[in-house]
Amino acid sequence: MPSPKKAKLLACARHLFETEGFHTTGIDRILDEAGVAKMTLYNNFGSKDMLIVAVLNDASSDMINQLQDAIAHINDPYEQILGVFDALADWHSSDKFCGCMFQAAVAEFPDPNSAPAIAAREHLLRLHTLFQEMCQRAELNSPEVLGSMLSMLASGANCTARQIRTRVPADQARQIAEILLERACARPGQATHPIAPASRTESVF
Amino acid sequence: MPSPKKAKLLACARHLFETEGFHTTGIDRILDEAGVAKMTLYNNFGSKDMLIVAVLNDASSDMINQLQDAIAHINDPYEQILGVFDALADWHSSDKFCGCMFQAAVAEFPDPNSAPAIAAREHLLRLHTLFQEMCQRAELNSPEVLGSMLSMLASGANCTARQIRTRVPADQARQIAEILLERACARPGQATHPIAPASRTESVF
DNA sequence: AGTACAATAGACCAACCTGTCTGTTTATTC
DNA sequence: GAATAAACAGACAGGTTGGTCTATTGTACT
Repeated sequence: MPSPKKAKLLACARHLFETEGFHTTGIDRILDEAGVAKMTLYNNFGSKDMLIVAVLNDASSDMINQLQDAIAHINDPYEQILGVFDALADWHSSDKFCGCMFQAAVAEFPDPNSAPAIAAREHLLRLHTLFQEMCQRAELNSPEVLGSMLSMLASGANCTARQIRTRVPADQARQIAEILLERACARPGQATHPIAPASRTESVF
Repeated sequence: MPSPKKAKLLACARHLFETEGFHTTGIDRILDEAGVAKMTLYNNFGSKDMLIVAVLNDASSDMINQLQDAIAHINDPYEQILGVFDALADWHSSDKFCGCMFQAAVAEFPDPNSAPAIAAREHLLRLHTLFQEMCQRAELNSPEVLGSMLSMLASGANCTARQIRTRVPADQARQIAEILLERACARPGQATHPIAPASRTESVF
């Protein structure tokens, strides 16, 4: 039974932090936007930093859920990986997108021991393992390395998309991912992926 | 004839902004560190924002110069591109590295019209065109697209390296770049790059 | 009706911020 | 030695910050 005030506070804080940054949005801005008294904030969250942590955790589970929903209908684990980049492209081109909040958090909180920095790192780690697990399910070679590469690709796409808010970065990341996946299952001694090259779009090169 | 005080101010500000962020470091911190009076800051730079812009521009030309120095001794334009990722790896593993300041700037200044945000974007654009020019010199296919992909890779490596400060992200980015380059010059009708596959390290896949 | 709890508004605090102003010292140049 | 300019220390202003405290209001349960 989450208090409705608490939920509204969380939603407003999240929106403001996303669009205007963590340090530049003051407590009072959030309070005004949410139509909530200052004490309910401090009773529910304790401090601004803990509110930020709550927002990050909330956004993290949201994002992971959305990603998993987006690929839930895909059976082929190989295609699931590419589906993640499609979901990223959708996100980047939606008008509510204004950059990855977790990248912003690690930039705004350089002290790696600060609570917001820790929360943001945890999310990025979650994404990282998500990619690695998908690579394992797809029975690809070197799933750890491949997972790292894919999550790095996603970071790069997020980073670039903050500037040019189109599908382009994520689409290009998808193309690169496709090439990597192709390589990771075309090893001598291992059969090519059942429905592999045929259904794939051709690289620009 | 740059005033020595101005130079020291710039250097100290840059160091503090890099390690502690733009919003969290106050004017007085910089003044103390540089051993300089407040008025010399405002006489030389006008405002904190303009100081930030000066720092970003200073760091940008430094970084571009270092990159070009790092690849100056390389004749093969194909290898030059890979050399950029080697330089990135060196940077990321040096103990002074604490994340890409330009990525931090675009995160800390969400308003795209703010002077610091503009300065940071200009740097990222400079890197982007640098990659594209190298692709053109290497006479690779689709140099624009390839250049975008490479700069996105570099962004991803920068982003990931902020968390784990090792060569690993840049090395992985280099491996991916190698694969892309290989594809971009192995087109029917065009000869494979003269010293291509032999001298390259083998992919993990 | 009465009690307990949640949320309210708003005053208040100390610390910090960027930026300005003043008067003094230092160094350079004529 | 006089004059010009740069740099100095430090007080000061005006505003904002995160956070605390109090006293009041509304609401639900028994």
